[in-house]
Amino acid sequence: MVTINDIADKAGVSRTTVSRVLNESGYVSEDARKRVLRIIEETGYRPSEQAKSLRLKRTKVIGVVLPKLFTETSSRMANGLDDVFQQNGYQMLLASSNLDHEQERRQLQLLESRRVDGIILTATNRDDELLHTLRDIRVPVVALGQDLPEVSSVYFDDYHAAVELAEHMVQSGRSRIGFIGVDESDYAVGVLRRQGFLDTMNKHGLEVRPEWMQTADFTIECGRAAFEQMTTSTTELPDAVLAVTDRLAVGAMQAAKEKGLQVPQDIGFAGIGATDMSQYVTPALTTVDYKYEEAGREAAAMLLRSLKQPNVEKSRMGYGLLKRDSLSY
Amino acid sequence: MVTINDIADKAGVSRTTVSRVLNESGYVSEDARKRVLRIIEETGYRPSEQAKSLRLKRTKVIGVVLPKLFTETSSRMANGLDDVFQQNGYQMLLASSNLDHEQERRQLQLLESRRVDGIILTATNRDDELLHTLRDIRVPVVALGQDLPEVSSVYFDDYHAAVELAEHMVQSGRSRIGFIGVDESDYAVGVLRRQGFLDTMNKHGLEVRPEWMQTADFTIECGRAAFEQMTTSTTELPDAVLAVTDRLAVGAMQAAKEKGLQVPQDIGFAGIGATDMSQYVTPALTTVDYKYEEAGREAAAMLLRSLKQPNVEKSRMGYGLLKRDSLSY
DNA sequence: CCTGAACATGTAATCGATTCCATATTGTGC
DNA sequence: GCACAATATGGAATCGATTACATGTTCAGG
Repeated sequence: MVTINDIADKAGVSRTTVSRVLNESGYVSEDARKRVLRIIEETGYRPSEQAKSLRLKRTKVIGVVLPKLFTETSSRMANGLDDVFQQNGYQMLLASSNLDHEQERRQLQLLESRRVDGIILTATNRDDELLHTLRDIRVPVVALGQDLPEVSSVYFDDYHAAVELAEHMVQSGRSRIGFIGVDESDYAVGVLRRQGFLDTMNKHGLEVRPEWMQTADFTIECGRAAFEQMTTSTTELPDAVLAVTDRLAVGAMQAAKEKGLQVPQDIGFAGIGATDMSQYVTPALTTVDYKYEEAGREAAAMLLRSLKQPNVEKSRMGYGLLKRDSLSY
Repeated sequence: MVTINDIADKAGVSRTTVSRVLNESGYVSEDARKRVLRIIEETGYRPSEQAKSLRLKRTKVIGVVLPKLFTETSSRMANGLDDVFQQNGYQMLLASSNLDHEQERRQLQLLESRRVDGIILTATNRDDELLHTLRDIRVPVVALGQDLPEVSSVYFDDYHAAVELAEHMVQSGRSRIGFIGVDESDYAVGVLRRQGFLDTMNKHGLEVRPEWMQTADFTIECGRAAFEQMTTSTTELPDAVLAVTDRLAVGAMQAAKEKGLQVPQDIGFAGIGATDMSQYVTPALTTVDYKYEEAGREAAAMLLRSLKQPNVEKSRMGYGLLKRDSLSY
């Protein structure tokens, strides 16, 4: 690989001069500049960001921790991140935690040892261990999708989104509402959304049968399975199901249709996330639009700010309820 | 940030000894090792991969160029890549070209200056300029999704996939078949798939009306628009549409349904890619399963091989036809 | 008691850039 | 013709690691 020294030798100058040409700093004679540029062109020399980073103590790289590399949710947030980072000359180094808490921490440490300038953390939990690791890390971090204490965070209004969605279901005349949630180690999705749902049911004095409360993973298949569970043991079927993600809702709805149920007449469905798919299943899925790209952009901007000036910011993103045919008719 | 020198000082040894402890190489007394480890623990010291890379001339980072950061296709391939890279201690540095050919080349050069150990290129074109840039780059490259001359490539059998799909449509009794393709600068998707379609139509002596050949971008919305185009100017409607991606097919099918057409009775649809969505639209979309994750894993493995031993390999992935309700009944 | 192997540790060069400082040359004003 | 500023260039330290080589100590065997 060609180095600055090779260029210096071939151009008959010192590497100091080559550096000056590269950075357009200090005095360089027109003659020397021309020679240097010509050699650079000829050799296809590219300065090592490696070496530069070591010297300048900044890498222009941002570490991005994602739970399961690419779900549609992660992807959309990543797109938002990239918009802003690219514009500011930063590149993204990926680290996927594969939903493993232990690995999540190891990935953070790995990013630290790579001396990334900052980290975007799409956390799936808020264990003490994670928070502890975060405190030890001497790199600015912005959490995305979860509100982590004492860490800059861009997050969603999960509680109120669930409330509003449940409220809408009740207003549409549903009363026997089932729920498909996820494990509560994921605070945003597992706890807050469930709480919003339960509080709303409570408020309206609606019964929530234990067999109507299901817990699943994030896959479509699990949504289907959860619905089966919900409907085997009992004679009375729910007349609506709120799932905490669109994928779960789609799986459940599919299962219902295969059972011969009419959607939305016999049973209604709603999800959260406004995935692409939600719009094109039949009937179109009622859901909550979370503006993931925007959240990504906001998180990126927030991180860039805290690179200049360390601080802790919080930003809660808005959302929009998308009323579609899976619920009302 | 704590450095190896700080550790050496505090432990009362030279940095050579610290390095020996870290890498478990050479002789270190039990006493010294204990002291060093204790200090490392206390300070939370993390060796700089930065500095290590400079010295060892390897970064353990792979550059990944994606067209539009995250479409489902890219995501699935990226997941496959990550599987293998993570297992081998490599991290992925992202670069998105935003479908801009000029930027695609700049991103490659940027990755080179970061001294990534290798590059996975998800190209969208095979311009001479791109090939030329590729030749100049002194980093092993594996192309993913396109077969680039003189470059190791993992690609799909786009031509035969299109042929088999078109063949299946004809066998299902369709004869007035429309086509929604993309720009031909994308050789795999734009040229090969179209060619497969046209050759098959030709073989069966079926007419292909100009207004039934549409070109679109990669969005669902464009699929819808293309279908509108296809059906406005003419009195006779096609009885089936082959779209080069599932998203285009979904958009077109949606437009047809809104027009009051019965799918698949009045008109059939087929796409390519086996996206999640294809299975859950109604009727389920006939498509070709491209095994993107596997392609990603294969590309990653291929790159790792060529890191050890420079070479040019080619690997064409298989595919599977998924016959679903959008076409036959 | 001497010798050589095994053990223990440190010095200094190196990777590829930037940058402070010193030095040399040229030009300008008086 | 001289002083001083502006211009041009290079030497060497630095960033944080690894590693070849040198040096010193300990211990066993003859």
